[in-house]
Amino acid sequence: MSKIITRFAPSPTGYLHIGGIRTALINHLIVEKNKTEFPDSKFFLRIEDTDKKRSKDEYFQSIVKSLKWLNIQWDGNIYKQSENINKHIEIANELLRIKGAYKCICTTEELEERRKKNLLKGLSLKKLCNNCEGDPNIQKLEKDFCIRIKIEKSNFTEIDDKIQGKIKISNDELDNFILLRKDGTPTYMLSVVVDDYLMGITHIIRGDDHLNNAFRQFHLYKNLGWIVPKFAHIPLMFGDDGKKLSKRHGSIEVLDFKNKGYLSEAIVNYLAKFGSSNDKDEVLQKKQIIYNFNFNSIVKSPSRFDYNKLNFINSLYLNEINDEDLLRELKENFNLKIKNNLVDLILKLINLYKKRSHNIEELNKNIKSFINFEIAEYKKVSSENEKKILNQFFIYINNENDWSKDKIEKNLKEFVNQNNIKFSHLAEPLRMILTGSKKGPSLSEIMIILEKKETISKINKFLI
RNA sequence: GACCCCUUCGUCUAUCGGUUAGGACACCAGGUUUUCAUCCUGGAAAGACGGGUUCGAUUCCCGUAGGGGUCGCCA
Repeated sequence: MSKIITRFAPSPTGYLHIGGIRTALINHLIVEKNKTEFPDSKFFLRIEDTDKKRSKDEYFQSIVKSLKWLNIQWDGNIYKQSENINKHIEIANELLRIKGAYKCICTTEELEERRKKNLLKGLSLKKLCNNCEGDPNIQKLEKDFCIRIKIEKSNFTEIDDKIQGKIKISNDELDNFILLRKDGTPTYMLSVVVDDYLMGITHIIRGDDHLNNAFRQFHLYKNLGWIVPKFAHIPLMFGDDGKKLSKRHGSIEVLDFKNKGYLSEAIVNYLAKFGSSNDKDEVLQKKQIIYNFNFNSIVKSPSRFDYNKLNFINSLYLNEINDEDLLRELKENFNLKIKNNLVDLILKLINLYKKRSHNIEELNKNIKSFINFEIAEYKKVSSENEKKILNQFFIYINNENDWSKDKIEKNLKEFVNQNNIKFSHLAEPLRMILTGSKKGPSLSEIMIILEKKETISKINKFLI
């Protein structure tokens, strides 16, 4: 082992989603782990912004913000692929010079034609340009050509992927992919390899969808006489229905999770466990996650995103956050507006409700429904029996001056016993008018928080 | 269609030829809380299919099926 240099290289053509950030996390973790032994290991962030039409600044911002939110810190400055285009072009020409590439004048239409023909005949759709390479006249051209890579035909290419294992394919499966377009701009395939080389990347860790590219890029390294880096292709993440992650699975963009009130640490924890057998423990500190990271524990098959599990993890973390921090979060990011005289009450509610909320959005909903509950509206739909019970309870509790937890509980119990009703017959309507929901914290806890005055007042509002 | 990858409870996974196939989430039941939740205890729940190899296969091999990825002068 020696130092490890990795990169996360998203293109800013869409918001960063949860599957993408998993890739970033893995890149980050392997480097963090390696840093303990080799401090000059690095994790770089490179933005692949060569497709100017589709690249947008807001997507770039989303990438940066997402990484920062999850505390996936990269080393050094952010690289932008577009800034290095001249170097890419230079390498393409160099490749031409050393006969690792050739000029091609096939038009898109011609290629499309051949592709169709081959498809009908059941032939390979690769290596559609067959004649240009051997044509001296074409190779002498000064303009109006694109540059394609030369790949030796009858042979095999083998890659020893850190996750996928050894994979061998026939070179017939490889096309003479384009390095430099007719307009002189470099393609992704060229830019990636050149940048990775220049940045000294030792491990290319990325999504499974790039596995096929690895074989092609392999030859670019070879033709240039560069050392081929190690590859690790991570299986893709699917939605809960086993289909490719998309909008219809709900929140899949990283920042959606932030907006819903999932916690950074919980997401990292979930992602670290996702599709891997790293650790038997469910709840992991970042230190443990780093320490335990291992390519071997990443499962080769794609796995599904599971909100149940995320919710479970997130509620554990949520419960650990102190009430003041949560209040600030609710006010700043969840549009919770409260009057100053209610701050103490809200803090107590947060304490009560954070235990039973999966995320901050849910906590917010609970608190808002508590505050905004319209007792008068509920009165319209409540049953006569509920009114009768609450009326009796009002009379029963109105003169009570001992508002301690023990006494409240004793009173609640005695009341139902005296009236010979089930506890839930009192609990549900009472909790409803006190909290705005039939389900929620225990009655005695709420009554203590509300104190006698507010408790009586709410019941009274319902009765009059 | 071609090439490559994958396939254990509903979901995420353990098992590196011999296990009552284990755990976690979710679910269900019981207990605690005369209340929702937590918590505790328990339960149901899996080797895609078919062939080999072997004393023995979830594990190794082959095939079939299913799923996924890739096949651009996009990245």
